[in-house]
This record gives sequence, C-alpha cells and structure tokens, in this order.
Amino acid sequence: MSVPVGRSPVMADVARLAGVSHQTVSRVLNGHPNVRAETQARVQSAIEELGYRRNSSARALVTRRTGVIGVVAFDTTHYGPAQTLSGIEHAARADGYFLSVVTLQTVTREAVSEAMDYLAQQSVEGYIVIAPKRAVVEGLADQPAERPVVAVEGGEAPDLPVVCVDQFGGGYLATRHLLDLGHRTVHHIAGPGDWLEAEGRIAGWRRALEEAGAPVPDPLHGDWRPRSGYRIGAQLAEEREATAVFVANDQMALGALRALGEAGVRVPDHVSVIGFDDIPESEFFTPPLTTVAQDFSEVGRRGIGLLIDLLEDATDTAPTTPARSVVPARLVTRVSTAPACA
Amino acid sequence: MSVPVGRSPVMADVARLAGVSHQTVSRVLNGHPNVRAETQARVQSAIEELGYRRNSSARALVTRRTGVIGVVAFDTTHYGPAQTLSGIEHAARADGYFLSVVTLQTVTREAVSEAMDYLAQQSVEGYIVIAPKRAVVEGLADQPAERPVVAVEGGEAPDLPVVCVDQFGGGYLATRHLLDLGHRTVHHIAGPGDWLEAEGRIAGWRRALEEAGAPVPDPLHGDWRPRSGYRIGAQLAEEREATAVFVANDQMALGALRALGEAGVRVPDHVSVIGFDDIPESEFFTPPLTTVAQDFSEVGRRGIGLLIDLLEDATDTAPTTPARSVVPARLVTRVSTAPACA
DNA sequence: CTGAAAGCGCTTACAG
DNA sequence: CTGAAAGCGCTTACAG
Repeated sequence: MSVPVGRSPVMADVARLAGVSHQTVSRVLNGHPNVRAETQARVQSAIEELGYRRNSSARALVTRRTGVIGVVAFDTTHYGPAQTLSGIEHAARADGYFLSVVTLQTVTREAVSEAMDYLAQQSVEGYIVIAPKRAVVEGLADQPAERPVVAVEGGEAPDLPVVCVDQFGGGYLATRHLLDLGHRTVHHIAGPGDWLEAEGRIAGWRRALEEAGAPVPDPLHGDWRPRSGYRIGAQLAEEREATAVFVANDQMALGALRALGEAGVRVPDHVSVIGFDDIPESEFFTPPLTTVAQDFSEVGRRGIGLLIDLLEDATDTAPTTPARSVVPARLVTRVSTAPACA
Repeated sequence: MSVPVGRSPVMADVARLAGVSHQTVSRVLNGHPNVRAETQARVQSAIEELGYRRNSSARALVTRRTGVIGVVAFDTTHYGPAQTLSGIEHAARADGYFLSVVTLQTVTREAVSEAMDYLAQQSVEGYIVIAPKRAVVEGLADQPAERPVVAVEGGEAPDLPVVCVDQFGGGYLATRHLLDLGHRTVHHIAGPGDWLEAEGRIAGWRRALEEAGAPVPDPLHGDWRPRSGYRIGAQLAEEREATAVFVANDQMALGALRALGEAGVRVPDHVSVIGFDDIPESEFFTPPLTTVAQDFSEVGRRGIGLLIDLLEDATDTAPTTPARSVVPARLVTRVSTAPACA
C-alpha cells in the first residue's frame, strides 16, 4: 500500500499507483480528452482501488467555483415553502450543484440579509431566496449582490430575476369559478397584507369581480393560519351575507369551514368555499375543498434553472430586464362549491 | 486603492493596507490572542474598508474542516420531516455549521447511500440522516462511514447514534388515554409496516392493551396518507365494532374522521378517535382532534448536538455503546375522544 | 498524449 | 507581539 494508514488518499497517491503524474490523474477526473485509453483505465482502477475522492476545497480554491447554491427559505408549518424547497433541491442536484440552506423564523429584510451573509462565508456561487413579502424583495434589490440572486415567489420584484406562481391568475380563476356558478359576488378571506401572494390573490379576485360588474366587498385579512380563518368565518356566518367565499389558503379555509359548520351554515348548500394551495389534507376536509393548486416543484425547477443560467452564462452582457418566470395556477374542483341558490 | 478592480480582496490586500503581514491578518481573523490592540484595530478597519471576506476553500484546504454537515432528508408532504429539518438547520447555524441538504423521493437503502456519496463530494464533516425505515437504518450501519453519522427517527438503530421521539411512549399514551375513558379495547390504524415510527406506535399500543388485559385486534395498515385512513375508517364504520381508534398519524385520522362522518358514525359520541403528530390543521378538524404531539425542533437540536459532539470530541475513545436520545411525546387532548357509552 | 512548474489563498509551526 | 517559509491538494498554462 502506498498510502499511509490514517490519511485519505490524494491525487499523488493515485498517480504513484497508476505510474503517471498527478496531472494525468486530474485530466482523467475532469474528462479531459487527451488521455490514452490505456492510461485512463490504469488511473481509473487506481482510483477505485484506493477509494480516492477529490478534495473539493483544493479544487474550489483553484477553479474559484464551489458548486454551492445558497438557499434562504423560511420556517414553515406551511405546505408550499416546504414543497418549493424540495423542488429546488432536486433540480440543483440534477445539475450537479449543492444546496446550502438557511431557514428563517421571521421574514424580515434584516433576517434575510443576515442569512445571505452567513451563506457568503461558505462561498456560495449564487442565491435562491424565497421572498414572499414585499419588504424582503425590496431589501434584496438593495443588496450589494456580488453574486446572482433569484427570488422565488417574489411577485413583481423590481430588479431581480423572479420565479413565481401566477397568484393573480389563481385568484381570478377561483373568483371566476364562483361567479360562473351564479353567485352575485364573492367575499375574500385574504392573507396578511404585506405578503406578495396575498396581494396577487386579492388583485385577481378584484379583477374578476370588476369585470363581472359585481360589488367588491372589503377583503378580510387573516394570518394564513386555521385559527384566523375560523375567526373570520364565524364573522361571515353571523353577517349572513356571503354566499361564496374565496379563502387565500387551505389552512384558513379549514378554519372557515369549521366556523361555518358550527354556525349551522352548510357548505356548499348555503355558502360555497374555495381555497388555495391544494394541501394533501384538503381533499378530506368537510366537505372536500375546491381549491387552486400551485406547482411548487416547477417553481423550484425554474428557479434553479434561472440561477444556473446566470451562473454559467458566458454572455456576460447585463440583460436590460431581469428574467421573470410565471408558473400557472390550476383549479381543482371538489365539492365545497356549488351553484348559488336561486 | 490597493485592490485591482474586478478581483475580490485577499488577505494580502488587507495586510498591505494595514501595514502588516498576512499572518497577522490571519491571527486577527482567528481571534488569536497575541496581537497588539492597536494592530488589531488597524487590521479590522482595513478588513471593513476592503469588504474583505475569508476564502473558505483555502481555509478548509489547510484546516481540513469544511464546517459543512450533510443532511439526508426525504421528500415530504408530511409535516414531521419538514419540521425536523428546520430544527436541524437552526441548531446547526447556532453552532456555526453549514447544512448541505439532499432530499430523497424514495426512502431506500440505495437512495440513501447515493445521497451520502453525493454529499461526500462536498467534503461534509458528518451526516444527519433522517432514517424512518428499518432498511435505511440497517443500510446506514453497513456504510463504510469514514465520517460520523447520526440517525434521526431511527428507532433502535443497531450501532448508530440515534435521536428519536418516543414512539412507543406516544402509542402507549394514546391507547392508555382511550382505555382510561372506559373503552373496552382500542383499534389501531397503523402506518406502513416497514416504518420504524409505525412499529414503535404499534408496540406502545399493544403494550397498553396487554397491560389492561384488553383484547388486541389486528392493526390495520395505511400508508400515512388521508386516503388510506378514509378507506380503513370506512371499513371500521361498516364493521360497527370499534368504539375507540388510535390512528398512527393525523393525516390518516382526517381520512378516518371523514369516512366515519359519511357513515353516520358520530365522533366522539359513537367512536373516539386519536391521532399522532399534532399538525397545525388538526385543531380544526371535525371534530378537533385529540392527538400526540412530537417536539420536532428538539429532535433536530439533539441530533445536531450529538453529531457535533462526535465531530469535536477530542476524546477519540470509541464509545462502547453509541449515544441514544429519546424525546418524549405529549398528549394533546381535544374533543375527538370521549368516555365509552355505558 | 504526458509531465515539470507555478500558484490558488489560506494556516501552521518556527524564528525572532 | 510579528514576520518569513512551507505546505494543504488541486488545476492551469506551458513545454515537449
């Protein structure tokens, strides 16, 4: 054995065993064409015999590429962000990149820039930031940004490449569905005002209403959690005005469904309810929830695709307008929506 | 400016600006004590002026430490794993480590060892593997394992340090709760047979039943998803035998609740149902679900703690028995369980 | 097709 | 308290 015990083998060990120089080993490892087939085979078997593995730090030091993408996500009892993260990871790995992840508890501009700073210590090549709030996106645009950044779920970010689901289209779709069912108007339990997804869904809802010449009630803001949907649902039940409610996510819809049920309001007989997200549970709500599905995996894929383009594009000509990719939303019809009572 | 445009500053640039050698800069950066306060201040301000950031690859090359922990998680529409990952991340960052994450679609021995291989390319210092199936844990023990590995959710792993929630205790708690309510016995909708969590919960359930001298029905296996709970719930409703059902997770409990409701079986009047996980939705199920909560953040924290101990322990004396840390489960009483009808 | 030389940007002994 | 020297393990021109 030419490798001392207790030390992992280095390129020179492989070279010695194969009877070549370490440059030749490097060539083989990097798929360089100018290596004789026989030499290549000898090197390969030396690599396997030794269980050699290239030192990534040494390689990164000279190539100036770490192959690491930094991801800023946030702490989630929510379905969407978790799915998005997973989509990002799969896409990154398929392209041979590594993912270094920081998850945030609070979604503030400061927390995000702190997270990016932390990741910078690890020499990430670029960032994917899940940026669901306006302040975060704006903070992102302010960053010195020596590395490319792609915002995911970032609404219409000012100066950043963005991938997001078509929240506006989803809100429009949901509302249109209810109007088509003959409802005079549609009430809206919205997300918190500073979330871009909430904004987009509100805008789509409003547009559909306006197009139809329907009255536009004030949106009622929850905090995404079931409890807030419950509270607002109870209020709606008491007012006895709404016949159709578009809820900005399935968790709040669950709460609303429960409040309605407790108040003796039957869904969909008395009131139609539609959600947003299509979480795995919503099919088994009481009643099974009509909702709007988002393709989170696709969002992840496109986000990584965009970032890698930025990373690998030789054409370093700064694009006049940053790329922007919008994934369509899709209506999932179940039984919580029905025609308006005549 | 002593730094050419277009190149990020290196230690030598800082040294030049501060009028010292680059070793002194290194000392300041590493908090080495023997640096004159005045020198240190000069170096610090040079660092800030230049916006200098240490090259992590160069550093890792010589220290042989990357500060990166590899995490193998799996694709999750499930609540628990996502929370666990988040707990791991926070704990790691608090200790100054980075997390490189691979998420798996399929939980097989091969997929896990492939993922670990992928992470090895990045020179991770150790691994945290979320290993919820027996085959995975066993595969882990077989690994060459040049780096420390901690299994999370790994039941009673043969030869690995493990952190997990007390599934047995949780199953026992749930069953005991139902027996204490006067039920003659408790039926069990279990998870898939090859999942360690499912096994642990079954064992706890069985023990509670046996201790009470209650009959032990066959456990009915679902696949964790709502639909399987629905199917089994419908079957139970038809048989009209069960008065109390312990369901191995909240998602299946949701399905069961729905099937029971459709069959006209009232919960908890006719049948009591208890779940496991305490997902955010379960409080708003119909009816709100009594369940068993797991502290996923604590699992993540302990997992990282264990791994870092392994990484940093100077006392390299191989412990005779690998560490094992069990996080208790906790009963959350809501309204889906009630005393047995007399 | 292959090897000798230089260098990436740090840290670690070793002097002083 | 501080600096000159060596070296971590690779890749990249440069020769041949």
